[in-house]
Amino acid sequence: MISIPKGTKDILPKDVYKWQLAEETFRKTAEKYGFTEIRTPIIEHTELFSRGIGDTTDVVQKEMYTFEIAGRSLSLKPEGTAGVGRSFIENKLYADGLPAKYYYITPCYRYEKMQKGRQREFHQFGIEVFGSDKMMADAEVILLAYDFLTSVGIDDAKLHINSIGCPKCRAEYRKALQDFLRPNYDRLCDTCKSRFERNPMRILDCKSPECQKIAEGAPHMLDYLCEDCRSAFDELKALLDVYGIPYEVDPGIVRGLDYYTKTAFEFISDKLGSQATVCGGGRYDNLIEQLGGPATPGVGFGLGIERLLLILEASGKEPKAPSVCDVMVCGLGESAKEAALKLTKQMRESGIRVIIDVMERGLKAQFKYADRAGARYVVVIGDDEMAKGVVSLRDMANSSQQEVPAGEIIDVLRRVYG
RNA sequence: GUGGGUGUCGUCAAGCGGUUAAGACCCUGGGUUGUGGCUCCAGUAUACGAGAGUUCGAAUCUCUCCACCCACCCCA
Repeated sequence: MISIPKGTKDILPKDVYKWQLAEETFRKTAEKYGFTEIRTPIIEHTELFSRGIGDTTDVVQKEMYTFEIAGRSLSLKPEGTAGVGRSFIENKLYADGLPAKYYYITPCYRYEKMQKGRQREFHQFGIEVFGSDKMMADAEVILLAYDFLTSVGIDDAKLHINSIGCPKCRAEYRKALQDFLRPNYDRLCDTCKSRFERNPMRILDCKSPECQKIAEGAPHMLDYLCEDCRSAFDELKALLDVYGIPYEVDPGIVRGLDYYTKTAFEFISDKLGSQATVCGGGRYDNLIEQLGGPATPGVGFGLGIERLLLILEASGKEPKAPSVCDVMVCGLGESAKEAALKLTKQMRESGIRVIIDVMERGLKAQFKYADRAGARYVVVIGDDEMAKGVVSLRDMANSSQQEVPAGEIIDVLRRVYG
């Protein structure tokens, strides 16, 4: 037997309606805010990600699906923003007027070890706004995420926000933090030692008691923000208050992708095990320039669809499955078969969802089939009906049955479904 | 890459050295040679993750491997 590759999942018919519903809600929400969809390839030149995301990041260093073909190095997208940024530049979308507001739905690929809420192929809803360096844009992006989560039934995801500064103040903070930690460098755990150069901010939320102790009283990013970043963060908080979105300032939010600046935010759920973030985003004022485009600020988020569905399931908020049909036609006997087939075709032409038993089973089995499929009505055509020129119409919900002249059945049903 | 856990029919799940390897659900058929959901009856299995070993005898003990899950790391 050939099995599915590790870290991927089939989305089975019994679950697919949840995806469709989530997608529909996301599209509607994004369009409410004036966003339009953009679709970019799953494969991009590897260089796009190493330059955009940063070649020191874990994602780029060890998690990308990279392959060589015809002498070019290509990679499966590990996240959505870089591709959209590339397209923005390549198609000169900035010439269409700013801000540019896009949404997308895409699979992403990261070669990671599986665990709850983490797969190698996963799916994201995403939003990007290019062109505005104002906090109104950040607030709108966060509002959209909040709106969407609420619409889909998630009301207990907590918004955490932070500012990770701009390259200027971040460098200064980094230095201050390293200076603070350096005397105790030898006592840090091994992972923190490796973080020391690469991402010292991570040391602050290390779980090792020893590291926590060392980190006590460490300087705070928020205290090192430059004037510009400081006032921007204050403004963002004020705007969130205007929108009435509750949030918590969480200095522990750090971004693993290099392109982030200033605003960093996450929606966190306690229903996801250790992968608590369902939606993560922030501002990336240097990405477009770094990719070779005109200096253009940006802000956006990625929202994990699998995680979203996990939360819905864990909180009993899953939408219920829709029925797969409205009506089932049962033909009994050879003489009625043709009439049943014709009627089925006509009903479908009227826009009614109708099934007919293509296994030619007995009547009892056909009713079972109708019941399972969620058909509200069953239309029976047999010898009795043929002789009388009628069909039997059974309402499965209340077990009532009546005879309807054969010529009128379409109209009767169309009144309900057409 | 480093830990921990789990593997018995399509699914859930008993069994813990000797059983025809329970049971339930699902599925199929029947009780009404033309009527579902409830009920009753019947039917269906090359199911003990794989391979070695111990033993008169292994789903049950040992070893190795594999798969899946969870945690670290990182992130959606």
